[in-house]
Amino acid sequence: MSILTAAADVLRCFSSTRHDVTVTDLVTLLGMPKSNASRLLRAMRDEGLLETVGDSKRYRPALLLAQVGQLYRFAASLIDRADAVVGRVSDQIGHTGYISVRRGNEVVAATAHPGRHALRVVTSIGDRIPAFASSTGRALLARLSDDEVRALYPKGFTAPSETAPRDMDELLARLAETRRAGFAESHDEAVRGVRAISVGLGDPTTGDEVALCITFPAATVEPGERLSIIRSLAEGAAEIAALTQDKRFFPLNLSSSETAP
Amino acid sequence: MSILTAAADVLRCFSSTRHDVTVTDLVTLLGMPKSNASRLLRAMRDEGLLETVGDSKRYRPALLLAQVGQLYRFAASLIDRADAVVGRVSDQIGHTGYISVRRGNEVVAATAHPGRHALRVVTSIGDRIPAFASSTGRALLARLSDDEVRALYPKGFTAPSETAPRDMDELLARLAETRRAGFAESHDEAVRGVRAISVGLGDPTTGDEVALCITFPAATVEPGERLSIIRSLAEGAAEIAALTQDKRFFPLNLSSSETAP
DNA sequence: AAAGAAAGTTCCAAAGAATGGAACTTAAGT
DNA sequence: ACTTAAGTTCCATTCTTTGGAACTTTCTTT
Repeated sequence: MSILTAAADVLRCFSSTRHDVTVTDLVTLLGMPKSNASRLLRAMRDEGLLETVGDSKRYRPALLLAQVGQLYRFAASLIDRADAVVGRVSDQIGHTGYISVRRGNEVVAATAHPGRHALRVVTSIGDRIPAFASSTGRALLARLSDDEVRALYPKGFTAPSETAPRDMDELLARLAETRRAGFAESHDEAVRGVRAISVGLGDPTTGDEVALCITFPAATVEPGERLSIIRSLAEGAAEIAALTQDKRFFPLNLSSSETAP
Repeated sequence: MSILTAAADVLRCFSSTRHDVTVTDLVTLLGMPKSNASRLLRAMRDEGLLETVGDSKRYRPALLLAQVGQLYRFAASLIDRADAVVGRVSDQIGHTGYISVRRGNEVVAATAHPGRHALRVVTSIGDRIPAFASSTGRALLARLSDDEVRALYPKGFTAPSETAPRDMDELLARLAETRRAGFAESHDEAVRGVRAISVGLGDPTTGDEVALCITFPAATVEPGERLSIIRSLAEGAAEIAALTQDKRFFPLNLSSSETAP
């Protein structure tokens, strides 16, 4: 096992709730010997990957990582463009918006725009949630064929909530509906009382795929506002899809039942 | 030499003009053998530090780095980062540096780096001084619109010294000059015989705004040294501004009269 | 379509870094 | 001042890393 593995594991220890780590954190989180943890953190600091907080024994990511991370957004310019759309919509309506990407059968938030409302959904960047049980995940899975989706779940899955798909057949039916309508929706799935609207999008030249999502408390959003969210998201996504010549993009297609749910 | 060094070097290869790298890029940029470059890139991809662009041979930073980089924002406050810059400049030239924030129409020093010279300016953290009559204050006021500045002084103000602005018109003119040049300067304002150079900076995500300041005895600093102070401060501030995507940052713009005062 | 060039990958033994237990030092709490 | 927790350094063993060369793939040219 290379030291790179250990270094990457250290980076994965950081999260929205853990902005810095200590030697003992690594010992407990990664189960590595103290000696290794101590040397690894120092080595990573010496290389400019981490920096010490003040003159304490706490380590946090260094500027280099912030700079390189920033570049990711330009390198994967699809994320940057999608983020701009979500940011605009989020600003407009005041609800939280974010961009997610799929990693296997999980989705991860890449960027987030916190809403302005007192009651708003708080997303944590980097958290992995099951793809089949989220609107962002289904927006991305809908871009795959049914066979590819089945291949992602060789052993099936178990629904984490009432409103999530309970088996493969139900998932495929909801993906078909997502393709038809041009957007995915969730309700009480990951979090009770929360709705989310997502649209999937890709760039064939780079192979990148992202989901644009707006999420809001179900109780406070009128049907009309929900529709305008769907329209704004779909419209922004369609513009980018036209730009990237995304052939697997599903345009908005509101049925009469959608417009009056 | 650990493989971490090589990995960090790879990360340093990325820049605003180089969003992805190939094996040969590393060979030319870092002078490493092809074999190493090939294996290193693959190892970094396997660890989730890099990802391949589509299915090409190009590597770019991966999501993990973007996430960890985002955390840097929260982990290191704007004050931390600004303080690091001022500390560096202060160490370099030996003059006193500090960071100030604005509270209404006053500014307060948040951190200080005492100079090394026998004749040096001593700042006291926590002291409140009028914003209009200091370089730090004007660096921060310059980030506001003229109307916002007027609103801060509904009853006008009286200049505490000869060289401070005497009325609102004079203040606004000096703020305009600050915006044009990218830095604010004071001379004999709060303290006789003391000059100060300040640059304003903000983080739109958090709303924080700080001024970076270097202050020194007017008599002992040559024009060339003053210029290098200005350049160092502005350069450090610009790096942070790029990271926070501060849209109200005013970049350095030295006129011919500035370079030879 | 075939040859040539460029870019990338794999192989190998030598060289050198990483490992983890234990002893040691430093910091923190009582 | 004592006790405990946290972090660092040391060491021989083990296993990764190294870089040249041969090999394969991919792109360019005629």
